[in-house]
Amino acid sequence: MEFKKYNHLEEEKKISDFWIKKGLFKPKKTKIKKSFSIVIPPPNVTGRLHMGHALNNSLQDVLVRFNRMKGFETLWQPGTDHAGIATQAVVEKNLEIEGIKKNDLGRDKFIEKVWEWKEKSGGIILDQLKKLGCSCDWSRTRFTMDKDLSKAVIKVFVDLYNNKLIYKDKKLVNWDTQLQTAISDLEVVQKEVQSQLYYIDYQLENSDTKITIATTRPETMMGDTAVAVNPKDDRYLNLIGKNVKIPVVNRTIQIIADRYADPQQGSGAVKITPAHDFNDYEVGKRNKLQIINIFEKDGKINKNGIKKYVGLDRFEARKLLIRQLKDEGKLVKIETIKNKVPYGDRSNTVIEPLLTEQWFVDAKKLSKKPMKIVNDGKTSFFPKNWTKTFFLWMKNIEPWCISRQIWWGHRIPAWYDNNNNIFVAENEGDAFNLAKKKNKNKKFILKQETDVLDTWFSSALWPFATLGWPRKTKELSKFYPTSVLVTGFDIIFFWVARMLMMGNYFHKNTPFHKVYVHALVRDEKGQKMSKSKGNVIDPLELIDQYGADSLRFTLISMASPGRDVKLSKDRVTGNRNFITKIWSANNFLKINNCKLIKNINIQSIKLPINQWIFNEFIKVQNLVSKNIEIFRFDEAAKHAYQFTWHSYCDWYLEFLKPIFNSKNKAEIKEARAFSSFMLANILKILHPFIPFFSESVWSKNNYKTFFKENLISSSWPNYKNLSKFNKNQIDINNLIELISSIRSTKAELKITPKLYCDISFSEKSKKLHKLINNNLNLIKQVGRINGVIENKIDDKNTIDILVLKEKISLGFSEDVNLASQKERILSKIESINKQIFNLNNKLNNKAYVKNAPKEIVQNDKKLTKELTIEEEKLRSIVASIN
RNA sequence: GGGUGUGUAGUUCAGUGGUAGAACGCUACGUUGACAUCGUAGAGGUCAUAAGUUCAAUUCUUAUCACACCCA
Repeated sequence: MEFKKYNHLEEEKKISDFWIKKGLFKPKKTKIKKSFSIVIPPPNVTGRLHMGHALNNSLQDVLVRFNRMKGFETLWQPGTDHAGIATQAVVEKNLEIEGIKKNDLGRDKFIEKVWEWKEKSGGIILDQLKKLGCSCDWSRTRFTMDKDLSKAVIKVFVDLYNNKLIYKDKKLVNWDTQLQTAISDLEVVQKEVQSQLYYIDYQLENSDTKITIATTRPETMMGDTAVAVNPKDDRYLNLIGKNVKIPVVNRTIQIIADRYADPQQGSGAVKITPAHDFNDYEVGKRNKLQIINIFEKDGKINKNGIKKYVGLDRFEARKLLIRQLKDEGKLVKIETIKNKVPYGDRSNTVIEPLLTEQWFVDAKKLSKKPMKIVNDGKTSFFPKNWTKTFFLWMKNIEPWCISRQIWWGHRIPAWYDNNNNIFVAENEGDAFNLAKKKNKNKKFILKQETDVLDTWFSSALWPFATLGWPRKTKELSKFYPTSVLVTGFDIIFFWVARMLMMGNYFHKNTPFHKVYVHALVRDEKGQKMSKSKGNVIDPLELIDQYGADSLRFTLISMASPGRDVKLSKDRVTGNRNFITKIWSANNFLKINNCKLIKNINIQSIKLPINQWIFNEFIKVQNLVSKNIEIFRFDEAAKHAYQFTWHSYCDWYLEFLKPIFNSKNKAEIKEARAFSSFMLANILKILHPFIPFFSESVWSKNNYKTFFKENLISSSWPNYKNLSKFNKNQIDINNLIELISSIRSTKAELKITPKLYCDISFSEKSKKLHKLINNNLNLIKQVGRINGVIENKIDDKNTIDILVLKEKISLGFSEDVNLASQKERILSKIESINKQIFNLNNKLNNKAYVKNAPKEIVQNDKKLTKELTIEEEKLRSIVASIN
């Protein structure tokens, strides 16, 4: 019979539509009345599915599907975030193509355009997640700019402000000159680059003495307000308090003593530019220095700079300044060094520290409770070493700059009156009332703050804002705190820590009990995937080519804790083959008329092979459950794979063939029903990993009529081991060993597997004798044996083999070269000898016998005995060859 | 500079205080009515290096080396 191939493209689409149409991803009230919930790490609306998403969401889907089948009322809350800077950039770019400029449109019109874009293209990544098989409750999809969520954001802002946890301050912040907005320190990446270190002479006033300072940023000389030396540096003690002239700039500044100057670095003297360096800013504060800002917001020199440089870009100014220093003989030397330069993670331009007024969250205060929560184990990290990383950051946390000078985002709910008094309120009306009080009877005009909030500010509220907070919703009481958060380590600070801050501030409960941190997906050589390297593997391409199930299974089975996933197409191919294997096993069942029948009674199963597969299945069912529960997705997938392919397909189905070929109707009936029953259970344990395929086969086989449910809603298998099956379980294992031995003997003797042989008994082998006679038909077919001859025939074509430590003989009808076997046995003897030797050494060691646990010593003694007998028997076999 | 992680078969990775495992790859044989996207059999490892703890170390401790990442 010819079978159709499994068509993943067709089936995945069909199954996906079916699940969604039937609402099977929605939480369903269950008997056990417990719930399980996960909030998705919201992807950017501008995002497109990459491997990181694929891994992250495959793992979440495993947990969600597993727990749903376990009977928990399960919610996987989906959604996207508005990605302020990225989205604004995309829309701006699109408008530019049409020849429209953002500023010409104005704020409100521009925001309208962004919404238009969002409605059109903002859902792409969610559709891609559907393709991956994610069983989120899509009817609950949220967006960080939704009305509900915006309300939550405003409320949080106002509450924190009123409790002095949000404040406005003039501070040095990380300024992106291209995007023209402040960014938080987390959004700055320090890049190691080659730089020039310029040594420049500063001339002392009224003296011939010069002091040489070194800098990588000579243009900031225009903002210098001091030169610092270390108070312990003997070289400069007499210069402290003296004045120097900044070359070219020709402004006079003082030499001060400050511990920041490192005598070991360069000349030991350092120029201080408080407006343009975080360290210098601190020095400036300590020494009450003047602060001179020389940059415009776009990084061009402002009127505080040298006249002829005003309006020039900072890097252009640097070039010209160096030329001038050289001309004036002030440039001592130039060194090429490696140093770290701050870049904006969005714009990839050099970040400037700039003195501006911004809004800050007092992260230090908010960090206290999360640290306690994690310390007490109310939220715990897996793998647990991430706890350390978490604490390291939390302990050294800095104020979080939350204001952004862009348009797309949550506009800060603060209003200013004519005198710049600040009124923070949930709406303009409230702000007006506050202002009225403050201004008594005077007239005033209110203007709203133009800044918007950092996108992560709203993401920090995700676990409760998506469930309806600040309203008291059913969902909130049922699904908050969420069960587990699945995320990559790269956003522990950005997101996880901040959710813990907000969650623990606004609720009695922490936002999630567990945080599972997974690794990065890299290419097969372990390189980070990046567009510039051209080594990006597109998950959607793989899904098209191999199916979502193959991709998922690959990612999941490679997700070992603490290790990056090195993805290669070969892996995906291998797992696609696994799916094909199950497909063809299913075809085998069809050929043999295997169907599920009602009233299957496991207790009354009689066939040893059925008893065997049942007890083997229980082992796997438990292993898969346990490993998913402890986040060992790799191990869970491995056990499921191993069992399905090697236990079920390789041995079980092979052992069924003699039964199907027989005329024993009762046995055939049982085999048909039970093989289907086992396949259904295999589909169950594989469902979290390969949901489409498993559901597809489930439906094609009409398993719903037996289990009363679609696979996705069926119950996770929880069978108990039947000890009355144990005897047959051992027997089957022994048969497997016997058949394997016969096969390998044939292979080693270079006998074609086609050739059947006879079994005879060369010693009193009780165990084997019984086993063989009881399963003669099976051994004949699976082991390719003619039959059993009770007494050993002495023949030059008869060879003895050792199975289960007993000797039997295989007799062939053709001439075979037994000599080839002799060498093999001899080498086997040698290795046994070595083992015996080592064991004897151990057992002769009195300290060992005294100190080692009794069982270990006993076991060694037993092993020695067994090995000795085995060796003897092997020697007798060797002796008989010739 | 500080921190974290990793180093086990050709490759990617599990694992364990007492006989070292899988997948893929490789080799040989094989189309026997589920499956060549396959089957059967097989080869392949001083568990990075060194010292220590221990009756016993691939596993625990320390140091070293290599690689990766994070923070400054």
